[in-house]
Amino acid sequence: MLKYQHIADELENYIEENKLQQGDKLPVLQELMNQFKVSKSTVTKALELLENRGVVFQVRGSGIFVRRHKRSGYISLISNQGFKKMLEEFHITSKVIELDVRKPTKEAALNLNMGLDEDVYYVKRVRYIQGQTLCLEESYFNKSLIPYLNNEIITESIFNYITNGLGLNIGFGDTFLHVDKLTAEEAKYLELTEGDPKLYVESIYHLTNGQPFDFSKITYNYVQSQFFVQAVL
Amino acid sequence: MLKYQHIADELENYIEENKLQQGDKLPVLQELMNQFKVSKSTVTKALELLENRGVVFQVRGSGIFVRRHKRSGYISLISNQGFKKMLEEFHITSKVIELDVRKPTKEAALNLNMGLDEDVYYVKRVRYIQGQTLCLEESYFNKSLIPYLNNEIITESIFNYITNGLGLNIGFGDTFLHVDKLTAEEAKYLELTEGDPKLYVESIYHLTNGQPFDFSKITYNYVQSQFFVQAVL
DNA sequence: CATCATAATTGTACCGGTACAATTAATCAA
DNA sequence: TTGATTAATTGTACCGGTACAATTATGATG
Repeated sequence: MLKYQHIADELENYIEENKLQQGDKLPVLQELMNQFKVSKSTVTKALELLENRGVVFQVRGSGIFVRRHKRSGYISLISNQGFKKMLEEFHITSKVIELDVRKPTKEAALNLNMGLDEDVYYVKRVRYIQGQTLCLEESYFNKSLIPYLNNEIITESIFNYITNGLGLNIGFGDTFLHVDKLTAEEAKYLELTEGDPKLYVESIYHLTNGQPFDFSKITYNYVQSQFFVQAVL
Repeated sequence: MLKYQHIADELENYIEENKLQQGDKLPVLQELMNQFKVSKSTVTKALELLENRGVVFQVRGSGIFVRRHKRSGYISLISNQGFKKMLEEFHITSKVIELDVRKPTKEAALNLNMGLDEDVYYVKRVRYIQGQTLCLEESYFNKSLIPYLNNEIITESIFNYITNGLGLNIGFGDTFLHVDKLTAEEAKYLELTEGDPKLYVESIYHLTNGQPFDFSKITYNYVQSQFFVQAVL
């Protein structure tokens, strides 16, 4: 684990464990340098990361302060870390409806940058939060990059498997979303009524070398889902 | 203007003007250093910024590549820069419905971290995109920070006025969103039907010193609005 | 001509430093 | 006590450097 990532995680835990509130001050840069025995630039990099995650903000001449608005129950649209924490914090379970190897749709092939004759793993599942349906999720994984998947891996954490099991490096993701009305089929899965609102999210995740490996389409139950993002100004 | 910001903007323009496609390679770090006559860390910082904006991705040992999926018409949820570009690129106009000084609601006071007896500027307006209604927007500005507003400033760019006119430094924003059904009143403004889907977005913008100055609630017309965000992994 | 080892390229982590801007604390005058 | 001035604190921009990991190019080998 990289030093600056480790420091960022430590600080985030520190904030959480000590239940620091918005505006509370963290130790100054110099002190953090001493504490972690690293150079200034390493601490700075850790703090930049926390700024992008929306955890702290820094004020020149004043200090480092806690941000975290802590509207609990909100799902972070920008960090997969956040999603993983959600899974733990709340009772999010999932049921796999379909799992097989197949040829990609034109749309999937385009987004995964692969040929129509190549193979993908197709996964369709429903996620539940505290007994209620949270979302309906369809994913396409490039099989030449993710050669094997099974029910257990999916139920645990696919991203964790890709990183630790396969030794691949996940780099970045593009997420597109819009609002629409539920189709009859979607409504059935989400236990809602046709025409009800939905949040539809498409995500394309890439390895650090830029190769897309996962194209996912998620339809959220509007009753159960609240999101947040950080504005970069 | 800071060097690294300038370099980031230059590179973004370069990509746009030369119509570089996804995967196209940019000059290597060393070359950018020579070209802009700055140190490595400055170029690196500029590239980090572009990575967070979702414009490029970097591959160790290989180079710097263009990302930009360019699904045109999508509004960036994370960068106000992006919103400003939208205003220019498309024909986004707005009509001010209300503009006055008043006391904040409890909700606004809480989010703006101010007393119920202090003053806010309240702005209610509808935005149009290519003739269609895009959204209904209610904003509260802390009057002790933004002492004066008028119709012209609002129609132009408030953020630009705050930065250049008032000399304040905008730092960061928190954005919360969920999906719901339109109320009768909202439907009237958006020229839709009660019960139709809406994307509801709350944003709180802060100065660099952490003080919130703007609390805005936006209700989007689901037909006209598509969004994207970058996942930070 | 394919394969494998090796070298060159290229970005990232991390160090340590100077200058400076914004804030806060200390000092002093009225 | 107040208000202005000065000094100390604290984070940010920018420089230049070393080491290294991942990729790509090279060249030797069969």
